Amino acid sequence: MVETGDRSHRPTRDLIIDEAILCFAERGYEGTSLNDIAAGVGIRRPSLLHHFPSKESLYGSVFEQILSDWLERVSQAVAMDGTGWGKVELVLRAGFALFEDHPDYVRLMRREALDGGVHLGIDLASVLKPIFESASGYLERMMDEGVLRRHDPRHLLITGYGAMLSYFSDAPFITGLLDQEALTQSNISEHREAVIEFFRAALA
Amino acid sequence: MVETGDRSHRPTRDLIIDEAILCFAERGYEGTSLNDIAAGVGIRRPSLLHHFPSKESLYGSVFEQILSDWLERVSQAVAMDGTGWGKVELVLRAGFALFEDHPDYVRLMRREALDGGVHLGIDLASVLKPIFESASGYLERMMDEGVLRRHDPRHLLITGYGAMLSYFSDAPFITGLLDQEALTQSNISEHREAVIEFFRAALA
DNA sequence: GTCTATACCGCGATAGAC
DNA sequence: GTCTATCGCGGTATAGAC
Repeated sequence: MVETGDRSHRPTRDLIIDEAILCFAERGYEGTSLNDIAAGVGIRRPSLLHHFPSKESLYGSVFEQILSDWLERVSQAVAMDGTGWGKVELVLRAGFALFEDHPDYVRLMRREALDGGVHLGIDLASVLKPIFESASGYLERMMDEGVLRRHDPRHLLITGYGAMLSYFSDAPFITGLLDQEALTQSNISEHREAVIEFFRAALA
Repeated sequence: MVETGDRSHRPTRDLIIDEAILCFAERGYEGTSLNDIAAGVGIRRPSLLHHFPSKESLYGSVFEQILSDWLERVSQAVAMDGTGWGKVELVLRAGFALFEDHPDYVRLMRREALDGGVHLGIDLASVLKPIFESASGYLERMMDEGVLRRHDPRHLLITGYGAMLSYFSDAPFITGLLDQEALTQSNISEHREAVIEFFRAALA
């Protein structure tokens, strides 16, 4: 059996996944050793391999966890009320909120996009494609109705995805450019409003 | 001595750097072994270490090479004629041309931004900061003059940087999203025009 | 300048005791 | 579920022959 529900210590398997997310996001797949992860949890490497048969399987479980969190938030955001620019703004804000809560997710996704899914059994693009297509279709309808200014919806989505993710994924670099910590609440907020204002100017 | 200038085979040192750029861009610092690079050049690992004392020093030389190429192109682009939106468009097009010529540079830079410069002696942000500040100052003047629409110039630059780099750095992922090879000349061109049109709508 | 040979270390993974 | 011990592999780096 699992927990009796008494105290705050979660199952070891979950602790391993949490620590793995941190390590993989910080140093990448190749840069992370199972020793690093095990040490973060406070166990030895063989004990970790009792819960996950291999490094690859742990990496896969990490992405299962992240994608399920991610898709839940996305479907919430898509289900919100609104039309035209108002809805686009809601989705942008929901995206920023998700990234602000989990900057490590963003770095992991970016690393995976860079690597092209070499370490992962699944193909990230094929998982996210339905969302991409449905968002593209929505934008297209809004543009047809004249509610949003005309752009190529697919390239618009890719542009927006790049603009939003980069601030979080490249946070160490951007901290250096701005001369102040990128991931403070106030700086994230400042960037969020700037991006939204920029998109509003182009779309509304 | 070096070459007598007879044939097309460049110095071994340069061949090593070229191959290292390919490998580091494709698989990252940790994911690349000196064996991989040496094999690509057609020599053995110890022979490679005759030219560069360590993996880190080779990595550093790779970035020296890239940054000097990069800065040369940037200064050319900045020196071009034009004012207001016309100049911004020229710089955007110069950026796309550079990235199209060297998609590997983009992936390397992105990896380095993600890692936060752990493997590099120099700080990437501090090298690029003067450019960032001067571009920011230029945009601000244009906005003051009413030639460009008002936005926060620094966040605008970060947004643009993210939007432009991501298409190239995440090419494997975007290929999956679009269901067609991202880095063909025609697809790059399509994305370039979409991004420029989007920025024009927001700025001009 | 390139090679072979080798030293040394950390990695992922397995076996078996507790 | 966690541990110690061990294996085999591949990594960076060095020494010395050609």
